[in-house]
Amino acid sequence: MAKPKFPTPDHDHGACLDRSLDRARIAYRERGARLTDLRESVLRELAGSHKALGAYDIIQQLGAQGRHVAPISVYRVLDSLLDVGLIHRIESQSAYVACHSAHGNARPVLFMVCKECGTVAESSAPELQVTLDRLAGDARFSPGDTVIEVTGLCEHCTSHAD
Amino acid sequence: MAKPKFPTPDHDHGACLDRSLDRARIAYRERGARLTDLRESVLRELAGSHKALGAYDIIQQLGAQGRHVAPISVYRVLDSLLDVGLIHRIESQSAYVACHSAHGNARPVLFMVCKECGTVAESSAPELQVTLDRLAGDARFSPGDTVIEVTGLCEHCTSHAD
DNA sequence: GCAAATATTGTTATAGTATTGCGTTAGAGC
DNA sequence: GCTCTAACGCAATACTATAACAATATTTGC
Repeated sequence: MAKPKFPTPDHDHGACLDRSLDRARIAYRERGARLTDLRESVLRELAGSHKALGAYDIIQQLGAQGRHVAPISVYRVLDSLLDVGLIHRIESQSAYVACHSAHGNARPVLFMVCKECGTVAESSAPELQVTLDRLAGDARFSPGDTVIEVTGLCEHCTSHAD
Repeated sequence: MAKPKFPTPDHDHGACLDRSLDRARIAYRERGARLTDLRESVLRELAGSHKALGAYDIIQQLGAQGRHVAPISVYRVLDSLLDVGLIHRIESQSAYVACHSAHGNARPVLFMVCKECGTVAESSAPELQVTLDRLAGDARFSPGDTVIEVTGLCEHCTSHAD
């Protein structure tokens, strides 16, 4: 498990994007599905940054590129990308972010969301699972999906001292 | 910190409701505000159960009682109740739940949400904070609010074996 | 190559969640 | 009572997400 990290200002998003698309091609092929134009376009919007974007942000950006897409189409693509594990949904923001961190099945996953710039850092945190399991056990609860999201300020936005 | 617990089927919701209203009266008085009719009505809907309700669920239930309230009014009341700490928002459900567990400022708070019956068990889990702080430190992230929500099945719904 | 089956996207409409702006009512303090 | 402010009413609208059905494109078996 790598340490969580916010991208530096001089970070090469292009490299992230390429890695993300490579993973996407492989992942879709593995499951006998296709990385279609639309899926790739949506993924590009997300993987080209480390920010969480709303579905309608994506629609708008695609529209700005001359590609008009209906909400339902984008949501279908987002569902597909979520299924494949290429993106995550940030519940507290009703937004979506590319998964840059090749955590296999390691769970739970923690998201740190900068409320200033929208950048998201991701980290698997298996050591949290022990406590979560104990608390679930105490409550005789059968746990399924876990959401862990922390909002705050990333190092760059902290130093800008708003 | 008490162990998290799902209410038993024979649980006395009336007692919970009374405690909740008592706390509400005190809390509002302390901050020089009022527990108005509307606020009390909304809180009753939430505190009368341990389920997460959507804003429009509440509107509908109040409507069924002959009290027609506009969405904005309910949202304002929900915001107020959130401010005072009498209810919580469950991000992953876009829903609201009464706070029955008088955790003072102990954080973070963990919610276990039964996806079958909607019941929510709440638990403060300070031991998670250590790990969260370490991860935030690794990322040079200044943490603010933390959301921890686990969906799954409560013991009653597990035994019903859907 | 062609037909059938499946996957993907398009189109239109609508459901569900939340907020803005402005005017009115109603307690609290004087 | 008068004034100040908290709280609410009302209408409109923004934002997030899905339903139902048609059309298109890709794969598979032949």
